[in-house]
Amino acid sequence: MSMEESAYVRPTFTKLPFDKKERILDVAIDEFSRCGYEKASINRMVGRLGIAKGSIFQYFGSKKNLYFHIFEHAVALVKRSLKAVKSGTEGEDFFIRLAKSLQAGIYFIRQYPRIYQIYLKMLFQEDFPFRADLLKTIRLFSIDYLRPIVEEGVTDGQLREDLDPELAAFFLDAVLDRFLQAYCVAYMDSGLGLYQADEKVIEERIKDCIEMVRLGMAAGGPPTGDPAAKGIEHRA
Amino acid sequence: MSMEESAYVRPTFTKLPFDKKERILDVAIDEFSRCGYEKASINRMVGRLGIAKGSIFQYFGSKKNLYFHIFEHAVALVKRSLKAVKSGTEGEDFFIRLAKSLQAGIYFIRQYPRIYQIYLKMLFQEDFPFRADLLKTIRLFSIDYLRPIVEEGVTDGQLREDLDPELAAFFLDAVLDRFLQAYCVAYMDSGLGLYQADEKVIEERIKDCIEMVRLGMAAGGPPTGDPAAKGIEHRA
DNA sequence: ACCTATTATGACCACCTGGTCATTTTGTTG
DNA sequence: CAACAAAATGACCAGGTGGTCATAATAGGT
Repeated sequence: MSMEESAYVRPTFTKLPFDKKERILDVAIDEFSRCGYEKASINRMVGRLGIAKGSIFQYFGSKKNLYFHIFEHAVALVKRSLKAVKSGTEGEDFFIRLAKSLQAGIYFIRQYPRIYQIYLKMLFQEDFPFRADLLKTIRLFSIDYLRPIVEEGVTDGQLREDLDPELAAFFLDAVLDRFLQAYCVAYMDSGLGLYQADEKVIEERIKDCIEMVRLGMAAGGPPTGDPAAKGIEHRA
Repeated sequence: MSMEESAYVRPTFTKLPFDKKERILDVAIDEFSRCGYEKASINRMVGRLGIAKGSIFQYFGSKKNLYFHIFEHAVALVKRSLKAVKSGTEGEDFFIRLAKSLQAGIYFIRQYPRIYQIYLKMLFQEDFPFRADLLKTIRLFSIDYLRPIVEEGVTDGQLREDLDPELAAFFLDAVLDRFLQAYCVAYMDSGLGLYQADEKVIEERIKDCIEMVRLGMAAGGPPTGDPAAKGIEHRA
């Protein structure tokens, strides 16, 4: 998982001792995750690092390149995580796959909180010109990941066969995304207690949420599942 | 709907001719909606307005006050819109209310696109210190609006009675919010064609989305609704 | 016409930004 | 140690920011 061959780093950086590289990237990621692209300050970075400003430009050439390099790194991490979940749940029930995907999202954020922050910052800061390309990259993940799973679910008969995969993927993306946001943005937690909640709470809420996706909100006995011995009079 | 008695404007501004006030607020809203708070430039505003920079500070005292004033204005608009929809759909079926609420959101964005942009910008720019308060204000709308509607839906028997109102409100907020974002952020449109779609498409998609909320995704005949003469074998 | 109170002005301030580059320091050979 | 190459440095640059304030223009009253 080396980042050496990136197009955005100069050889000078590559040849640096591992610890120093780690430290520099760590500080840079921290800065970008706190401030987004535009407000991130190279001066602040070198201040914290205790190195000269010129060095950063020797390593990366520009602020943009530094950002791109980190983005590249983040993309690799996300890709790996998604691939693991997808192959790790192959053949399982659709809704279980869904729950595990969401859980994997939580794990990822716990492991790389600042990477996720960078993503959030980028979402709605339409300042910098190359934002469009980066977001397109990210959004493809969601589609490429969810749609095939939905289609398998339809094929295997777990989902209603008249389901529009596009719509379903959009719908799921909305719910999952918001769940993750609620977990770490605080203002998105509409009183549900998801914000930085511990394992147990998250697990419970994931179950509830998926159940709502499964059965919907309408009254009337669920078509399948728990023993529900009431309210069958809706079909004469 | 006058904004005169705001705590963030100085009398000098209040006494200005109406047209000039309008123009100033218009340019300021435009700037904030494009750039967010931090990157918005007073210099650029006065440049476009053709007035001296000092005037802005004479009118509002500071950039923060100008922003607050506009925020206050936006809040009033949203409040009015929500109140109208809520009272205008009183007593109607839950899912129809939901559809109309979403439609109202689309209308609002069409009417005040820049106000919505300001909201989006604020969501994930945790730069400025007073952001927390503003977001709390906004998020209360969603809860205060959706939860009572859900509770009425349960009371009236349109929603399953074991529904957790908190969770349901969260769930709905997620879907509705994302729908609106997809309508005007482009990257949020996961291939659904919602981005800046016209009346017809939006209407259709709203219907589809609400239907998914209503019945869920699981296979098995819908508990109520269309004549579905197949797949009843799930209950022995 | 004159005085006064209000409003408009833009040069100016301190501070910050990403980026440059001549110079110095360090590392590596012979 | 000398000689050369590679890397680190930080003063410096042009351009931007929010904010200030002495001064100029204007309006209203008598």
